[in-house]
Amino acid sequence: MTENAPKFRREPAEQRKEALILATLSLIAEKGVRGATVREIAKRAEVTQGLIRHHFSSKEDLITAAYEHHMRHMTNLTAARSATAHASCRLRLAAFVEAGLKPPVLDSRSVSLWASFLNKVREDARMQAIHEQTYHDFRDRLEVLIADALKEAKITTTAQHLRELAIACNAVIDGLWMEGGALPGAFEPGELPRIGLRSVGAIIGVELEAAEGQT
Amino acid sequence: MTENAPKFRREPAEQRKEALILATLSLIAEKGVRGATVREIAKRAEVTQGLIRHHFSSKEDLITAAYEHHMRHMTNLTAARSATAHASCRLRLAAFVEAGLKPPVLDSRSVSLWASFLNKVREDARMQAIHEQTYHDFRDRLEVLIADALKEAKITTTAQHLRELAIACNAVIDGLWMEGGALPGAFEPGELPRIGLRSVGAIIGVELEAAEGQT
DNA sequence: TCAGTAATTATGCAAGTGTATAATTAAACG
DNA sequence: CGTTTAATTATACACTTGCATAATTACTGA
Repeated sequence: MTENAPKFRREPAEQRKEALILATLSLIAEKGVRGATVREIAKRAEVTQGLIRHHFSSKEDLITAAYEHHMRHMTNLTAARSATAHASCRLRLAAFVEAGLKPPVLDSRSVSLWASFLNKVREDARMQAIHEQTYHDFRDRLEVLIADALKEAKITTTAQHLRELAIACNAVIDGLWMEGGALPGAFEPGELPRIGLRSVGAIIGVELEAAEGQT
Repeated sequence: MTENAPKFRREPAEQRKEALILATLSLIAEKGVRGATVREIAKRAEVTQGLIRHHFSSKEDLITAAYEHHMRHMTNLTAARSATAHASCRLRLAAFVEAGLKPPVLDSRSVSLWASFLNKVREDARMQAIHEQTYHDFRDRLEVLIADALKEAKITTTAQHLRELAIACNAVIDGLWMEGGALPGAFEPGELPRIGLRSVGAIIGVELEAAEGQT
């Protein structure tokens, strides 16, 4: 008879874990947290639901892991662009701001994903820790870029003032990112990066221009 | 025997509806959308769950009504402060910015409430309409205040530029509001309003100071 | 005072939820 | 090739969910 057609494939734990995390993220982005049930996640990852419990001690665990994965991904995506060599510190900062306000970082799905997670932040302590950490990580990178740009422009400042500038610029980026993601179509293409650059520039007192060579 | 102790009280429809909406909002703020089940809502409103279906055609209907109620409330709360007579347009704008970054508008519960709703915005068309409307309503009020402040400072501008200023300032306020609500304790008291005023001032090119006479 | 009516309760159900547990089975190893 | 082990499936259970339906009950107006 027809015999050894293997009924499933065994994957290394880390690989399967990531597959489950990715399935979770895409599902939350599509249907919200409510739509991300263990059964749906399993179906999307093409496994049976029991496997989730085998790799994660609970669904909450999977959600937490997915959150961490997503936030890390977003920060990396934004920072990567500014890490590529630029002529000046000013351009590096500009690239950072721009990257955060264009796809793939600025994306309707990412925003609703982020909003979905935010609810759980107040309930779960681990979620709160991740949130706090990723927020500060992002803001600290921004602060370094701002400090460099100011030094380059020969503007002196205090630590306290620098902190406030970082908070403000972070808020601009976050706010524009959110609105752009929550209301796609309400802004013309290229409008948000342009506004972001002008605003951040105005706040820190250094005129910023688009970092050329990016699509 | 002990007789006519009425087993429940009949309330006018509008009043009971609002009571149910308020119960829903407080519940979502506390436990997230997930925790806002019909049974819990009914318990908090001190009625039985069947009543919800009697006043709202579905739970989705109740959620939508609660969203509209909340957003309207937030916008009014922010705008109210700037509507009270101020010496100058600059002060009116300052009061608007400040009000959005202090309690009761800036509040951990409000932020998570807002985040909870945001997920539903992509699924439900009515939710999306409400979101769009409240966003533009808020931004339009801001734009008027900015326009007045600029005129007062004898700064001329174009409609396009004015639009972009409003978007930027809105983003600053939203961003700071979000971060302050999501990370209570990460900012010193009074820090966010101060940063908000400086940033909005820097963006539009008009120095703003705290509108005195507010607690 | 006494029906009439709409608000409210009481009860139940079908579907979906996360999770536990035992039975399979693919792969690694000697 | 046979054994072992962990990945994976299969099945079931207890619980919650939103919703429907029928039975009560407080209020109103003639």
